[in-house]
Amino acid sequence: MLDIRFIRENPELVKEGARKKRIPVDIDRLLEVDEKRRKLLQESENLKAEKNTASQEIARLRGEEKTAAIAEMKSVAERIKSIDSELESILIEYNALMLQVPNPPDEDVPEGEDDQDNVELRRVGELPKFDFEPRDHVELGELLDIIDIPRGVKLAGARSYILKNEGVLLEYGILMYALKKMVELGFTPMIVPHLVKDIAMIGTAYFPGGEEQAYTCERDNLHLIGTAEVPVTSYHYDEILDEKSLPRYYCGISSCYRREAGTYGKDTKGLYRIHQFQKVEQVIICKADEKISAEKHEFITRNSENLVKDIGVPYRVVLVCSGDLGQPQKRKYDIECWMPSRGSYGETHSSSKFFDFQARRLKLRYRDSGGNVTYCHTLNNTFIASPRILISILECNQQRDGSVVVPEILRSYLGGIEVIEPKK
RNA sequence: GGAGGGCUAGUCUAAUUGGUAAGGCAGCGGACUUGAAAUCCGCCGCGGUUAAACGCUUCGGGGUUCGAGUCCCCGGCCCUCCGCCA
Repeated sequence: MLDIRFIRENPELVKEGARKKRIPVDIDRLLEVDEKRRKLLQESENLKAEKNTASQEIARLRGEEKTAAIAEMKSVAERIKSIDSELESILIEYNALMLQVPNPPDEDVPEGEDDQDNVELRRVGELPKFDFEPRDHVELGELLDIIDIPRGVKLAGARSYILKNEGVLLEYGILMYALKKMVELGFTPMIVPHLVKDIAMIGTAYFPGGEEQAYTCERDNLHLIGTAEVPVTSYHYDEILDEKSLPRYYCGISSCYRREAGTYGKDTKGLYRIHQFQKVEQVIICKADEKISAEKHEFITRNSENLVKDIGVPYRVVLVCSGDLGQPQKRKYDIECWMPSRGSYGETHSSSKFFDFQARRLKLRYRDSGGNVTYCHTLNNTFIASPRILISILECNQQRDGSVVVPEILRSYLGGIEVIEPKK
């Protein structure tokens, strides 16, 4: 959410940002509604002021004077009621519009339609060369008996899978290694609720708009998280932090659940696009300082790059173009790891900078040394997401016989083995 | 699921049986001091304003009333006990 004052003072800039992001929103209507809102609010508050002083007075009055004053206040109370109900309906529209207004992207974000227009910033690592016909991760998974997709589908439908044997150890190994690194980097690890209330979904800007992508438990009015970003960023919902305690480095580990509605026929093979996966997510809450935000954005991006380097798969970093940005982000980098079966880099990480966009929705503030209350800035980035990263690991490290060399850093989690061998 | 108790600002704790949230502690700023402690003064829920004014705030939402922390209804959460349970 943006500051309404900012929108009022920079309507063209806000409209331009929405245009760049290809997000339709009626700013003129919003300004109109805002004006009505302020007018009604003022009327209402004036009458309430009148009511409050009169009420004090009434307590002191006696007899006829009292009766008269009460009668007069009765009509004031009715006017307040009618103005407030008008205000209420205006607020419904106002709030709905406010939640739609996108965060204008950074100046230097390239303009574009979709991920085709993302700009590559750097490539790291050498692509593997095979002197045999490489297998994809689905084949490898079967051969090694570490991935069972048919039975996952049998139990839970399309986009479901089962990890087995070294597949499980590999996934937990990566997650554990990632957690260990997070702690070393000063992040506070957190295990968070997977089911959250509306406020967390709205606060992190997944709602409104993303309802189709989330699993919802209607009976309990709770939603399964698509990422630990949601509960971790919402951790300090409606709190005022001490400036001295910033920045806060948090990392959440959780399963992630996504309906993947509207993606039928896309990435149907294998573990690339699935309903449930696990992730370690970095979240930073910092002061409202654009420079600090930018630094932290580079920081969390670099952290993930270093982890990918440790794992040893080639990757590239792209600057996401305006049309591929979501509503809340100022700027986003995707890290994409090499996936031989796709013949391309596939997105494994998403590093986002929001400024105070989420913080406003979450009422996440801090008090500075002068006593001023200000909305924080938030950022987040995937640290590692599995099993998607397994696609790269398995496919890049495969050998002629279908065996897969385990990245060195993960071997201790697999009982020290160096190679996962075909089972039969 | 059943029974009972509770929820007031960071925290603790009050509020004429309906009259518009009083205080203590912690914290922040200042004075005094060589420094600190003690003491004294100010600030110390949110919004709003250049600053005021003013509005809002007693778990949330309704209602009664000129006026609700207080009375009524619906819901939430916490604690204790019982039952069930990994």
